[in-house]
Amino acid sequence: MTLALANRLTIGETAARSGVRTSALRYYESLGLITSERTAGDQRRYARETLRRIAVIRAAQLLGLSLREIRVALNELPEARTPDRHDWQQLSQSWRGSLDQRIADLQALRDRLSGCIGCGCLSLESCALFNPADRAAHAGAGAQYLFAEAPDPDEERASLRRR
Amino acid sequence: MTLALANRLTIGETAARSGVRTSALRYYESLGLITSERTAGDQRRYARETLRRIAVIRAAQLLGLSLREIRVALNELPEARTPDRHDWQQLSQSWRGSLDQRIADLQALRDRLSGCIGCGCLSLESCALFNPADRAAHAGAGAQYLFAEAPDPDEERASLRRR
DNA sequence: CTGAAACTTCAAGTACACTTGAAGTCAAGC
DNA sequence: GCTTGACTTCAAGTGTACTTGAAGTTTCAG
Repeated sequence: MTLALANRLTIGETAARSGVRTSALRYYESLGLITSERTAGDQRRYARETLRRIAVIRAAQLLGLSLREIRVALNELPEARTPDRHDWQQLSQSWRGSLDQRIADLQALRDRLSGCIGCGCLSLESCALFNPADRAAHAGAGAQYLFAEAPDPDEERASLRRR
Repeated sequence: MTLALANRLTIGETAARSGVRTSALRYYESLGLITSERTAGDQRRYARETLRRIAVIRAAQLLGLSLREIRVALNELPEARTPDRHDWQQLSQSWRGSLDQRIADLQALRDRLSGCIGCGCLSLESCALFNPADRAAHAGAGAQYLFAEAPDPDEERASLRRR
């Protein structure tokens, strides 16, 4: 594996260094998440900086963001110039919020789970998990009524979920 | 919406009370995640207990488990009898572990992100994120080299990812 | 008993994030 | 200058988790 023009990486080199397969890199490029220059023979050459961009993409995926959402976020980076430290900081700071939120959600779920372990909620309505207010979980319907029966004896129309 | 035989819920009632669409309930049933009895006219009737089961399924999805994994976990519940409190406790306890793990992973990611905000790692190798040991992230390739360049000047074969 | 809402099955469609394969072109070490 | 590995495009396939639609049946309030 030879280095192409200094600071220009082939797709194979980029894949090896980022841990992302070439097919995925082409896919990301087709979605506009990354860009490349082309050689005379139409082969891709990535700037070294693209490695950072790919790392950010993978990190954001770990946060649960879709590629579409990630693209939107990346598009807020200045297009005219190479993003500098401040730009990346803004990006990571904005994701920090949703990360905190997800952590809080999971901790709440964990606490409900833990609470349930001792509460005998199998058949009673005193269980903390019985709380209908919990239904505003972040992803779709979420874990409403975890380990509990339905909240309202009857007529319960369950607002239509929306993804 | 009328109640069928006491303690037997129609698919519509079950959907309303669980917040899961009827199509999803049929899908879950096709995968063996839930079961139903049938009326003379071949309509499904779910036991009330199924509501708990559905809640557990949604909670487990929130934990990031696939339906396949959830089915495996649910299959460890006793089939002969209605699962009792102890059974559910075991299940929730086993998931508690992976929940803790996920929270820890996300917190680590958040901390790396936070650390990066102030470190100027855009071009240097002193950044905490530069640590190749980070590569053992939990989902696939993960956020290796977050905000950092590649670790080894050359030859870096990046073990093939496996989902 | 009737009519409308709720149910049935089955096939196909959707969205996401990629991967695979075919058929052909490019780059570079010898 | 040739051969081989890396690259190119494009279409189709994969797996997960459902949803949608068509065509027909059941249930139950009135």
